[in-house]
Amino acid sequence: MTERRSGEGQPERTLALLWRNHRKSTADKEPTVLRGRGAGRRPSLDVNGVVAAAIRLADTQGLAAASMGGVAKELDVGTMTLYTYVPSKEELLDLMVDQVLGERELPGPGAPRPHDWREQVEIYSDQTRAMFLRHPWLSQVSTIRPPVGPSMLAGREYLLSALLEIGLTPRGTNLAALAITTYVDSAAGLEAESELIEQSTGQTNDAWWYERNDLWETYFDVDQHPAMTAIWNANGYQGTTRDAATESYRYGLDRLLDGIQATALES
Amino acid sequence: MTERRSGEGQPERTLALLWRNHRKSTADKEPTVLRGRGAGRRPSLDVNGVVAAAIRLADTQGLAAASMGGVAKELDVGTMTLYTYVPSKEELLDLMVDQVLGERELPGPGAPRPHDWREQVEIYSDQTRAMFLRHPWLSQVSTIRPPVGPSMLAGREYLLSALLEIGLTPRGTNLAALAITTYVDSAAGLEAESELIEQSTGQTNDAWWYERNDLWETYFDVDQHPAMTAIWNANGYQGTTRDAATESYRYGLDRLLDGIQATALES
DNA sequence: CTGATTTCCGTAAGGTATACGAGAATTGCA
DNA sequence: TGCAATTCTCGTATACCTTACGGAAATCAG
Repeated sequence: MTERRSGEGQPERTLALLWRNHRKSTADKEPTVLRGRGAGRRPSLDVNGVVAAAIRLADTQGLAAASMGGVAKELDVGTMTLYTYVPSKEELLDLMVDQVLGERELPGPGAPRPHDWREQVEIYSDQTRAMFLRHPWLSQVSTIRPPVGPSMLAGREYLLSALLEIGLTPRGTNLAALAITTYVDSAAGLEAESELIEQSTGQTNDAWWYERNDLWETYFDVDQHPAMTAIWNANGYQGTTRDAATESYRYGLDRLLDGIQATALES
Repeated sequence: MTERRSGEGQPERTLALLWRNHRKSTADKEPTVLRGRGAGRRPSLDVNGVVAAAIRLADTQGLAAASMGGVAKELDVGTMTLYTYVPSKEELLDLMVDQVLGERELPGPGAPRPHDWREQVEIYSDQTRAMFLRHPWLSQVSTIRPPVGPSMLAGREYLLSALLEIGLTPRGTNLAALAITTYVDSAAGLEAESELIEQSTGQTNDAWWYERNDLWETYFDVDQHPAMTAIWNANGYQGTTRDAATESYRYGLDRLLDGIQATALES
């Protein structure tokens, strides 16, 4: 299931956390409400440390291990201490996600990059896929209302900049970018989830299917499934589940890019 | 987040439940271990009733409401009574999923269907999308290790049968089907999740973005995001979030099918 | 040394799944 | 009729989760 982050209380506070208060260099009328100044007990932690600990736990022991109690224990403080640094579990998740989104090495505006737009998209795909495999718990986090942080914006900017040069309409460029992120994020997420389940259950997907051999012997009716049977008999299901996932990922992405390229050539 | 169903104990029992013991008409050596016969207290419920109640709760009050306690209360029995009918929450989820997968009206083998394979795929897409919108909690359930039930198999059979006729290799047909289900299931799931969040939070996605207006004023640096800025200035983001989702869904599916069609024409 | 300020965190409330075992209901056989 | 075998029912207990509340501890300015 996908972890839901339902209603964040104060958008301003969440934004300030995500951007670590790096406001753009305008007037700066606000006295920069940062911690540390003036009176009061010294903090023993900081936001980055809390986020890093939570990511470490999620990476090594699964997202469930990154509970408030778990993170607190990892940092050797009381559970409630975390709430000094982070308003709630939801915001902590947002911070974790934007943090790992930032691990992708995507050329910024002006930085050198391949000439071919498809190669540029491939960088996005490779980096995103690697990110998911490093942090498989990402596949369990809903991104409908994503963390509106610097790294999430940088990712969208990069993909859009790659698509701009193929000369679609502005709206078309946006649609193409949405289609690509939908496919890449979902397919990479599925791959990551697959490995995650193999590790957390200690059972490969192939072994899982083998355990259900009963299906074919006892329940599967060949007459009701001629297409599956035909493909099976023609060895269409050859190879391991894992290889199929990798191959299918590339296949789908290439076909999607083919289709986008074709609409660009028409105009 | 995505609900995880980690390790089901006995595959045989789960299969028997999913298929409601409708084994294919072979020898039938087993004395058909169905309930109801012989001595013992009469059951007050049945599996279908439990599954139906769980789906009803999830539809109306979210997946979290379909807890064991919640379903039991809905049926006016003690929580532990449910475990007579279903081995665990995991299996109940499997049963819920296969049940709603079966709501899709997909022509079976031999049944009349459109001539054009793309129209056939469109039926799959429309029916699946409608299913997700009727049961948005589906987007929270992981399908890496899906319920191996009749309705899940029927869906895969239908899609494969539609793709068979375009004359790809067996392996290519399988890859194309995987790519399509990945895209359709994910994109439809995202749409459904979007509506689910709008309903459960009582806040439209547009309102959610508006609440984060601070982003553009305080943090967003135009120089770092020239592509986004260009598309914004050219009205590339016009329309509501919801319209964009629907339009993007169609756009991505059409481009993917374009790409698949092109590889078929080559050979 | 005092008062203001900030961090730290124990406790408690209300949620989840499910192992265990006792008790109730029903049938068939002696 | 009595009784054993069988099956369903479900209260209790355990071990987690998030977080509201409020008081104690630490630190600085004056």
